[in-house]
Amino acid sequence: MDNSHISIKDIARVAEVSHSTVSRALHDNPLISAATRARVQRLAAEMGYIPDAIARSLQTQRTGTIGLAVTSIADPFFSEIVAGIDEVASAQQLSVFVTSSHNDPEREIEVVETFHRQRVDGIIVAASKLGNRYAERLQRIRVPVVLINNHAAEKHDFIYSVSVDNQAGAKLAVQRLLDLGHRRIGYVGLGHQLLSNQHRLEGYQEALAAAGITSDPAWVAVAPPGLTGERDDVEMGRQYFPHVWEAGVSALFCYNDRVAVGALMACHEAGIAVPAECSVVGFDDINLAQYVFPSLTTVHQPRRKMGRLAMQMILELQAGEPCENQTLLPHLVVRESDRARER
Amino acid sequence: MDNSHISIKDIARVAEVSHSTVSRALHDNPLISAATRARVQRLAAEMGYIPDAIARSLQTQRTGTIGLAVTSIADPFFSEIVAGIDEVASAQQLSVFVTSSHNDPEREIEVVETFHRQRVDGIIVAASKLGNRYAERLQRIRVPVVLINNHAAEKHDFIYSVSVDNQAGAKLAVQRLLDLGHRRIGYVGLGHQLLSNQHRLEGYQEALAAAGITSDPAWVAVAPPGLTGERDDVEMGRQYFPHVWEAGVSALFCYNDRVAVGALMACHEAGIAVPAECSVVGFDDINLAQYVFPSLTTVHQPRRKMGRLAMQMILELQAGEPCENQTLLPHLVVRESDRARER
DNA sequence: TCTGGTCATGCACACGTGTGCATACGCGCC
DNA sequence: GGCGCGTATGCACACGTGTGCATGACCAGA
Repeated sequence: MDNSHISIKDIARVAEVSHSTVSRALHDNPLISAATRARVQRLAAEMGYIPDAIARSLQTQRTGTIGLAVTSIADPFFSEIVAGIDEVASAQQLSVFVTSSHNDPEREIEVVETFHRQRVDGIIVAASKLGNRYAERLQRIRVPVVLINNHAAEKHDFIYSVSVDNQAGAKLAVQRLLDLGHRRIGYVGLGHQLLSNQHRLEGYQEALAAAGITSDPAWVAVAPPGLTGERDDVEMGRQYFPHVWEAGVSALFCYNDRVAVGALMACHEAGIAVPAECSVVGFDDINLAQYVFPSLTTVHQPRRKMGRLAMQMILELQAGEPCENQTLLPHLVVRESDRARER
Repeated sequence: MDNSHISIKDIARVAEVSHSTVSRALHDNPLISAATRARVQRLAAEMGYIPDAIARSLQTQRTGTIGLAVTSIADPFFSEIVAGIDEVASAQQLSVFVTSSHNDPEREIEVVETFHRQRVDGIIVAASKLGNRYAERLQRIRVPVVLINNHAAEKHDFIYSVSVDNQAGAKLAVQRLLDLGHRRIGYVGLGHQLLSNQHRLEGYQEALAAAGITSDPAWVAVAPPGLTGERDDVEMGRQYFPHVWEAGVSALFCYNDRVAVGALMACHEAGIAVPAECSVVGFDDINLAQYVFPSLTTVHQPRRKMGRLAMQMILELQAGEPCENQTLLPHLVVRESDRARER
């Protein structure tokens, strides 16, 4: 039938009116008489008219698109966040460009530039090491920017953020172990520069201090920086667990669930029973946590909610409404990997 | 400095040339003298010019965007595919719209219409129940379409696909168990209408038949249709494992890894040792498979590769090159959940 | 019949970029 | 000096949609 996309001009020709009339009729503009409005709308439906978002964007200077940059698409941690964002974006008829930056600063700059070229109406960046290196570039786009679990030290007044309170989460985990009667509680962390690492360690230390326990440095193992990725995290937990175990801990708090899973594997290999001989608590509550054996007690991050919230903040900012940074409180999910200290 | 985006007109004003000259200079058009070309390019860089992809798209009728629909973004199975697509798309300077359809036909139509509105240059659909209901709509967009692991029965000549050979994969799994000496081998499947379910069951049956084993219907449990999702799959495996176990099997092949994990949980609860008393083999090789206990022997689907391949097919189709449907052969990953039959 | 007013529609331009065609300039040659 | 030619540039239009303003039609009231 139609060998290409049909435009309002095509409709105008058939309806024997001008394209302006068609445009107005399709927008229910009251200037147009009810009769022609109905006729045009019927014709548009019959001809299978689908508006050209490109042309509309050029005119209205709004694209109805959002740019979403994430360190790794394949990481299940982020995909929950993406799902949350997609959820509210779809409900608002917004399209989302998703791409991953691989934690590579150069790539991150490319991504931002691509978003700029595409004239997105908003940008969400999840867990990048975003520094002030290209804050200026972001500012140039003059578009709402929301960071999720931003780990950069510097804050800029035109950039908003949604994050989880890592310190409070760590305290929750350690407090749980204290409540179970544990006194010698270890921590296995990662060595990267992310603030989350630092905050969780601080939460661990403060919770111990608040309980009147002087923490032994030998209880804490932090892997050297450099490595990153799913496999690496698990491997780190596996490798560094023995260090703290030899220091005589009866319970362990890990930077994240993957490190905890690594610790569980190390326990299994060494014949240490979990939770009978050693309790293990993780952080994040990734899906994996409920399927490993024993299933992992962990601090739940409301990832989907964070995604939704970030997207909602973009909408508010677009509407010119005032907006505040959000810090969410995580909660504890108790499963099978922790138990009261015996005797 | 600049309170808005700067255009080639702005550059033209400063350089005291026409916007056409700027446009040509930036494209290294030989019509422009070397002197002005250099001057314009320097100016563009200084002023921080970033071309407007929207305006360019309107003119060139190419957007440089791809629409990607996936049943569930949060599902780690798909996120690997998305990562593969993103990998080659980014390398080609293409932007990808990602959205999820939740296996809802109505939502799928919305998604396709949105892609049409955005005038994407290609569409990739991962694992939808895509029927001929909107094949016509797809055709109207007149854009390359590639389906990944398409489970719909009908094929259309203008729609291409990348998929894994489910039957061959199932045979691989069952053959492995046969090689280990097992004779009574069960299957736990799902009840949805997807072809993959049917094909894996057929592969299972054919492998048994080829080994001269008359399969007992009691060895096969297929959950009723209706449910879907990550949790449900695991729950199905957990619930239906006892059925086949009571039929006296010594080994089990599962529709996918999640079902297999459910079976592992059921074994653990019932005190059945894996793999000593019962071998379990899954399908997909999701990340979870390597972290459960015991780690799962399974059929690996090259998900990232499938994503890359699909995107490359889009590129070839855009270039007008001929293109063939791809069927990939999966391979077996042996871990700890299977063992030779005792005695 | 003329005037003033309301209502429906079209004209023309805008958004930012790309491009066919005309044009202006410079230069060499007869 | 005029002609022809090649080179560099600008004009004008196109892409599809939205919108301010002018215009035309129609009608009521004086």
